[in-house]
Amino acid sequence: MADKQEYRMAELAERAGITVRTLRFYRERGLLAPPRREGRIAWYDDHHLARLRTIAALLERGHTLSGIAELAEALDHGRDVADLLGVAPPTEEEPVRLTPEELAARFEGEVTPENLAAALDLGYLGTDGDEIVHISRRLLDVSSALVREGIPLAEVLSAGARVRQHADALADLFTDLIVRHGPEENLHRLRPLARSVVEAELSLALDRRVRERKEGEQGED
DNA sequence: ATTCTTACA
DNA sequence: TGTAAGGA
Repeated sequence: MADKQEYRMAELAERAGITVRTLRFYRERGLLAPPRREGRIAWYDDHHLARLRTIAALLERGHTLSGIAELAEALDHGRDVADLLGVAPPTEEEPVRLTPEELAARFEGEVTPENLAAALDLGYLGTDGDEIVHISRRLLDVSSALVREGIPLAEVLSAGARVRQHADALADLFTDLIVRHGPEENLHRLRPLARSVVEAELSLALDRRVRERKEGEQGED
């Protein structure tokens, strides 16, 4: 499907259904990776073409160029965030496929058999042939960030398990509340509200902890 | 002559 | 975003 073909500006623009000027415009906005330069000529490949198609699709959906620019960064770090925005509303979590090597690289030295088993048990990880699938890019990113901060992966995983319990309880609460007072279809529509409530409350709760700790310091000194 | 960039509208 | 002008 995707050959190792390369295109010059005009050809790429034509295939993407835009003008050369627009192509340059996108590049200036950081929406497109720099092309391979061969002296005077700029060579683009299928990655660029795919990106342009993505941009076009997002524009169709009413996204602004600057909004897309923000997402472009995420696109460069993650894999296929493209359809995450419109094509996959059932869940906002995108699975990530990665090789065992890539996984090991993300959690330097922490990918022990024990941790692997724990992650599999939690359902964070699954396997698909030789590849490993993480259920959520966000969770993957966060956990590797925490490990990078010096927190042992084993503890990150057990914390994840506890968060899972609370999340289930919250989901039960909202589901019950919504379904008890309206059609079940509301579940999908009101989902963002549930998310907002939890996010806001967590924010406030963290604020309280910060405040309590500060007062504690002053009292002790 | 061709391919791309710069600058201006 | 189009286009004219100019560098390589």
